[in-house]
Amino acid sequence: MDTEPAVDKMKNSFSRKDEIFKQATMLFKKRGYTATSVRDLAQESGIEAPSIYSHFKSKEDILQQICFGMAKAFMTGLSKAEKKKSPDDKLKAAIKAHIKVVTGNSDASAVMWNEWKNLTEPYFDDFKTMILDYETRFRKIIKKGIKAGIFKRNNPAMATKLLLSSLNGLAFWYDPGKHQAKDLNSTITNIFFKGIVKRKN
Amino acid sequence: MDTEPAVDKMKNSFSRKDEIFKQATMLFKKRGYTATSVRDLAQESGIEAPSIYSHFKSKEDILQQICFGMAKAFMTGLSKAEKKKSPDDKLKAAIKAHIKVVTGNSDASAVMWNEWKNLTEPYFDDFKTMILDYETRFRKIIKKGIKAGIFKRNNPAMATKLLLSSLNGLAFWYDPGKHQAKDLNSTITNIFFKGIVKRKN
DNA sequence: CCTACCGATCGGTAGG
DNA sequence: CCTACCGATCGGTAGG
Repeated sequence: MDTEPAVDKMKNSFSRKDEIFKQATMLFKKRGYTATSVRDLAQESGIEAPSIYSHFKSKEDILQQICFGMAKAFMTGLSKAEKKKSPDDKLKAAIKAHIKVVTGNSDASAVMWNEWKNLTEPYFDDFKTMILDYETRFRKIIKKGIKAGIFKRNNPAMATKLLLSSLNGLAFWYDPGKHQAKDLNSTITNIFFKGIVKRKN
Repeated sequence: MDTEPAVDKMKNSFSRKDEIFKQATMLFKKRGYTATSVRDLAQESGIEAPSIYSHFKSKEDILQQICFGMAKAFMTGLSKAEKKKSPDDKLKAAIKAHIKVVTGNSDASAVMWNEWKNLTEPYFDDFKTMILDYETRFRKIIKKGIKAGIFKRNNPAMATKLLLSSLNGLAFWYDPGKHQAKDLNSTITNIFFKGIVKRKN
């Protein structure tokens, strides 16, 4: 029997796909991509395993959507930040944008970071190119800041790695019920910009 | 025929186990623990799959040795650092010790960090307890530094997470042919203690 | 350290 | 979205 209106079927179909995607993101984070089976995804979504393939082409398809979806969000945020004038304003805006993406999708951020190595070609290379570009653009901001005399002469490559490690680590400890995005932003920016040691006056 | 002296057999036996352990560490880092099969380990070690079980009780046994071996090294380093008097000297020493362990075993550090979630009970809980203790002790140093008026009044929990994320990220980008442990130590300590922004005089 | 082998589970397909 | 099913591969054991 099929008494549901077409509009409800569409809505159900969308929410079912979203449900699978959400459960997959959570399971990939908790257990890892390889350790999560298609049967696990099905069980958490309340359907049988083969039904997953009505919504996604393959298990990797889901991982691809998580990884490239997040990468795109990070890229968009960085592009806006780069429009600021001074290197320090650019970096502040880039940090803020990055934090916004991570806190808005902490499970997906963690999965992207931990599981992108499971992507097969050509997705693996495409993704790698994107995150290398992201890092290069952060480094470029820091380099310009050094040249402008605003930032200290630290090794820009190391400074970039340290910053991005901290920012990405956020995905693993951020708790929406415990942390405010605003506090995170000010604390991270303050520590990275000015350090934790009190100045002697 | 068995013409080798006993001492050579022993030596070969030891180096074979070490070889498996080394290859496992590299493969677990590159592909992940779950995505690496016992047959993969055997192939890279130049033996057949069932022979792995002459040296290790199970695949997880190898992961356990990686995780707990590294955790012990981190713990030992921190205990020594805690003997310093002032909070800033303690933190400097703790950072230095952590960097030393990571740079000395970057593959194993990365595996520990990314794969410990694959440990089964009771190892999972034991390990979790250890790293929570490690973090708590770092946080305690920072808290004491704030109380002593040496460190700024940042959120100690956040400051600790930021520092440890940076330090653990090291395992993924450290390159022995490219970075000097000494430079890493001074750059990381400088940035975390004093920030990247130049002081205006 | 090897050959031979096992039950369980994997991602995915056929057909409705 | 389901039932029925498949070939491949998994971690691991028996026995030498």
